[in-house]
Amino acid sequence: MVALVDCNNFFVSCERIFNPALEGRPVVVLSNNDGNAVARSQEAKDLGIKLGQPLFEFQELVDKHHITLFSSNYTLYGDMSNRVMEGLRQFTPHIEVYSIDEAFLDLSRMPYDLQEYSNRIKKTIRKNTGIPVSVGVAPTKTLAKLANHMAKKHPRHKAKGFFILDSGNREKILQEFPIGEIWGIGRAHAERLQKHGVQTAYDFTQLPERWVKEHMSVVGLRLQKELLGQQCLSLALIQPAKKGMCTSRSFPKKVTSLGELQEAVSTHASRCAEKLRKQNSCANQVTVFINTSRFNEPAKLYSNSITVTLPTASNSTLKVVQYALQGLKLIYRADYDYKKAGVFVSGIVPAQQVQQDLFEPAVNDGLLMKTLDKLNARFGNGKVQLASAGLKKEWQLKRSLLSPHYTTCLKDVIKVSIG
DNA sequence: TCTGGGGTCCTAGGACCC
DNA sequence: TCTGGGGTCCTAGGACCC
Repeated sequence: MVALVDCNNFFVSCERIFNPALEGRPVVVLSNNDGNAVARSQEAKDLGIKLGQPLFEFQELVDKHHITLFSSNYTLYGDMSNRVMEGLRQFTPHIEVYSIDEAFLDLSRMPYDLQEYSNRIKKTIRKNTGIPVSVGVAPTKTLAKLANHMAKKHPRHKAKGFFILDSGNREKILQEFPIGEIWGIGRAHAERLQKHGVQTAYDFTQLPERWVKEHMSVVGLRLQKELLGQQCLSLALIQPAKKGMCTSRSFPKKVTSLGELQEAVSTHASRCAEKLRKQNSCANQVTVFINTSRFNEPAKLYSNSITVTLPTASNSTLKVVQYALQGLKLIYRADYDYKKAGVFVSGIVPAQQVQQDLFEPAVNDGLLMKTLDKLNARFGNGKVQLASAGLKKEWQLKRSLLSPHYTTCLKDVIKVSIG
């Protein structure tokens, strides 16, 4: 059996731990640049605020119902996530951290009563971290996702916060489960399936394999088998190395000048190089991309990217920035209002396996980069940077509603006064 | 006026190999 | 009318996830 443990309204729950007065009140966490809703408390969901909805669309509700808003505080959420995952590892080392707020646990060797075990996971995580979680247990990952959905949403089960799906109740649950809610069925497939008369997960399991293969490739076939209780997706117990890494940000205002774009690209490229060093790897390619707002009228749309291949794979900030800026010059067009810039590194190889150039001497700024990383770790991210990353950074994120870094910064630690 | 930031996998088609 | 039989690698685009 597989368990999926998923944090409830994760970002909102993180904020509430350090601000308990928000318990029972509507709370929304916004995306970067305070653009749209990325997490909502149950009370905010009940007011009709949708996931991904832009703030300007529900500002009226905010004023009327005194909804508390937060900018995203990923430093806090990342740290709280680590605490939750560490807590889960106490139950079993066989765990796949699937996203910032959920993990699959392999329970195949667990002799315990699953009801009791799920309940204990839920209670322990809540007690030790303050985060409420839901637990879904089933024979496959896809069914565990479904079981988790039941644990969170189903009127009869959500009070318990866990749900066990097995051969005894599987078919009945599939018959009541809407096709579009299945993990792996997105909007496009849901629409096509509904047109084909498929309304529930059960209907989907009854489709001929030929049809599924033709319209949904092997991905659909796997999904079908998983729903029937046959494991096709294994747990990734070891994190596979990333194939590419991206750093990108939208601008809070329109950016037109090459100078400002260069600052942003230099900043993002530096961050990519840091990420490469952190996992001890190097990249062979650097891609830089810029685009205008996708909501612009067609005449004002522009989006372009370019991939530069490095002579030798590198994780040096100097190199990654240099090639990213070279690329930027080639795709920059004046007369556009840019909304976003980003850098993507790919062709990733372990740092020990970099193929050196036969004729060029190897650049060795490893010590410099190590020093840079140490300084930034000690004095704060971005304390030491390249001049090209700019000092004013007027293009930088808007985060006017940011909560303190309660768990990762000494000056932000909560003060308690007694008496 | 205002709309996020990351990732993965699969397929088809083209270029190329012997 | 008929035009071999295998392969690999790369890319773009589409679908999905959180």
